[in-house]
Amino acid sequence: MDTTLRTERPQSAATGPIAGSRAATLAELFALRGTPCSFARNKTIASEESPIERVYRIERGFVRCCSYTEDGLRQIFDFAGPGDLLGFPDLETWHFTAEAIGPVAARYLKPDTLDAVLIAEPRIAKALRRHCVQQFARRERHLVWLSYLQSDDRLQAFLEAFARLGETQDGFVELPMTRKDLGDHLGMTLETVSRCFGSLKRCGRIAMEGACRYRLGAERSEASAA
Amino acid sequence: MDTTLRTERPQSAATGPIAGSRAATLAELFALRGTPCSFARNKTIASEESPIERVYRIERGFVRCCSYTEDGLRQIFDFAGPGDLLGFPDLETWHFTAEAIGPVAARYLKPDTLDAVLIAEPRIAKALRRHCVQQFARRERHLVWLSYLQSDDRLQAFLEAFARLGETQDGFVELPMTRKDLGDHLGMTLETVSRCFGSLKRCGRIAMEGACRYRLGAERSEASAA
DNA sequence: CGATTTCTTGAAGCGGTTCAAAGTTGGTGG
DNA sequence: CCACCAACTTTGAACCGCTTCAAGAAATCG
Repeated sequence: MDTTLRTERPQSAATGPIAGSRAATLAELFALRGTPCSFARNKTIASEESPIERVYRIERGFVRCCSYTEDGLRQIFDFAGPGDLLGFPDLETWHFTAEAIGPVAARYLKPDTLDAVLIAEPRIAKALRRHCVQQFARRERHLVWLSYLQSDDRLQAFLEAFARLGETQDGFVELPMTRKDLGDHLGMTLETVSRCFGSLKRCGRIAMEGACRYRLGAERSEASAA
Repeated sequence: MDTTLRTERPQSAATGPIAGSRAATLAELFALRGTPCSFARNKTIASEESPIERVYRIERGFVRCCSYTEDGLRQIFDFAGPGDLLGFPDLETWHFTAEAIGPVAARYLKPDTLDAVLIAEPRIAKALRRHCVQQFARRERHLVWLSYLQSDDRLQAFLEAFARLGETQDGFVELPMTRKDLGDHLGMTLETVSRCFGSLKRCGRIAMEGACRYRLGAERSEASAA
């Protein structure tokens, strides 16, 4: 029900269980045995239907998890960020396409490696099951948004959920994705997304700084214009 | 990507691996060690947010997996049928409500029991992970329906998917749920669902027998009325 | 600096909702 | 067996929110 499906963020390096060669959490496992890699803006990290040869954990940047219909429409299921996992060791093929929104840094493991760890280390196996089912719950929340919220509230629900993982020091959150991306995520056109930003601003439900930085709640710095 | 997330249906009882006390599949495990139980029409099997004390496998009947918003609206995520699992051993609480649409027969295991099996029997652990991730893919398919299909096609997509698990000898499929249930699943009102049945019938995309039995494709028995 | 991409805003049209009423089905009891 | 009732389904007409198409503004990049 909550959005904290990211595995723990701050992982204070070499102290603690990492000292031994046996990792106890997914974060440790990738830090210890993962191979670093990176992707440029708009590069495809994995394609729907292609075999899963690597399971990634994102370290920096954001990724679009999406699917294309035969007529070229795109449904974005999720924006994955630092700490998120991409791919499951038990599936043969990717069930979505993953694309780097901006520059992305990640680490990966081979499914075979992960498989072996899952048998040897029940805590990791459990963590992976929980990760999977939490992603699952996230999709269900998304379904509720699409069914029962109108565009304004849909955008606000997204902004509230996203704020929990992108916040900066001054309370503003940076959006890495375009209006089109948001539209493809929220089931509306980019024009409607833009209009919704306008109306949320006008109602004082958010404050904006340029097109890509927002803060929740009524504006505090600027005069509350009617 | 496909809809066969049901675990294998025909489970020819006591022959094969069942003879030993060690089950190799989820179906066997529930057959061997599950406790039978049943629910009357419209009874709640599990409530959102309540602790998961049993993990069910449905044997007969259909179940609504849904969530209620604070203003009483209902989103049905899935209609679970024979062979489907309800609940995950690794979560503390149900992330949806499960209600019997008609009479339901099931078997259940305690999460602790299942947990122990998962450690002892990697094949079952893998099967459970696959089950979870397949349900997951199902939610994603559902998201695509809601975002990009209009009502007619949305209903047809559902009817096609549902046909794979409810078929009867004469090619007709029986719908256990009401128009309201369908509407709450497909993100439309019950009136729109009814109108869509009408238009699919008129276009010859389905044939109906009463309000609750349908067959895909153009009608063969009746004259193809313009 | 111009060129390209992204974002914003406007006006017309359509699909689905809402509200209302009539038709259908199945179950219960006289 | 039929009358009645409740629940469900179908159909109609007016209305509203979002899309579509179009043009202009702002930001980004070589």
